[in-house]
Amino acid sequence: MKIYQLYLSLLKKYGNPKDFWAKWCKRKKTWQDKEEIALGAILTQRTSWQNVELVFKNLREANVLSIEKIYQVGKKSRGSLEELIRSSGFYKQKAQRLFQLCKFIIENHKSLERFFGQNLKTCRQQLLKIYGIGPETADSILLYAGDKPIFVIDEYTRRFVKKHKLSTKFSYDYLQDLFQKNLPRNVKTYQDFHAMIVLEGKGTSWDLQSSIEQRSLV
DNA sequence: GTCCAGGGCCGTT
DNA sequence: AACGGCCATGGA
Repeated sequence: MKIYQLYLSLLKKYGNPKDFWAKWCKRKKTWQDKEEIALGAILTQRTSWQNVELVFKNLREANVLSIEKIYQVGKKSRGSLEELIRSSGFYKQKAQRLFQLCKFIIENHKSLERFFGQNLKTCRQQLLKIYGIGPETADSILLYAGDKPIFVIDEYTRRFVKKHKLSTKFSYDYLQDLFQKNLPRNVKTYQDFHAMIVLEGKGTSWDLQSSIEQRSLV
């Protein structure tokens, strides 16, 4: 009950749903965008988005900013993949995690698009089997890259729950269920609400330029 | 120099 | 189930 009211009040604060996501996204997400979002979900684990941007810059300059290309680089030389993503921190594990994700997508599904052609539950189970991808990373990929209806619980969401005293329990599954039970099961609602929770948590005033650049941050 | 940032995994209680 | 240590960089 209360959750939905909070969602409405955030919409009021940040703008109506129609132009809210347009500001984040400006144009329709391409498959290239979606691949970046999926890769970013791993790169941003416990790391500032600023550091992740440095990685994207490297990958772009090296012309390897895609799942297929990362797979090829990782297969050929794990060391060079590590160097490319160094600035994201925890770079050895993250190189491993990125490679495992790309390998899984390419070898088992050929492309991210085909992977997402499966149903939500199947996609989620497969992502969670990849070493280094836990519930938050998996759900970020599903919601923001796959446009699948699953609510993301992260540190910002937990702070939001505490701030508004929405629960005394904070386990991932419990909170995810709590949000999903109190919201219409709708991709856009989940994306907008979570994105606005993050904005609230950052105390960031609306900054169009950086949100376009950071399109894949959420 | 110190602190912190959208996790996840592992070992210990 | 809960908690601490670990992984590592760059910017404030």
